[in-house]
Amino acid sequence: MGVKKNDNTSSDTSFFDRVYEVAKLIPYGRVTSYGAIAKCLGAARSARMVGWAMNACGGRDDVPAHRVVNRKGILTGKHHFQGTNLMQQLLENEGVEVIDNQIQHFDKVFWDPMKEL
DNA sequence: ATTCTGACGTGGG
DNA sequence: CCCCACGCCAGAA
Repeated sequence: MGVKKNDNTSSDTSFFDRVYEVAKLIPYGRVTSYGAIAKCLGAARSARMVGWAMNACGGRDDVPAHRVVNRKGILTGKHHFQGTNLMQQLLENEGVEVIDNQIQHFDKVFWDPMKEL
């Protein structure tokens, strides 16, 4: 008995994987903020880690990181994408207006993972 | 073990 | 809205 197969730091999945799960739930044409995801995970104070998790997602097509912005609705992470304006292009492609890295009608396209779930 | 960083958030002025 | 400063936590060297 007491056979520990894994140490499981805190949960089955790592913090990163959890962020990906929520990010994948973001509907088309919607955006959310890092803090919103962090809160949904129960780590409201780890909003930064959410962004970091996205950084590790480099290469994962399942994680629409382009739909995640900061609380101001600014594409803070666009610099981490390939092109210079790839993130903006992706958002506009979904019907989200983006001007100068700032999402227009941010309150309308905002999607709260906690509220919707 | 320590140190630094980082795609954030919040509060005060 | 802007600017400044602090907190926050997980991962990499």
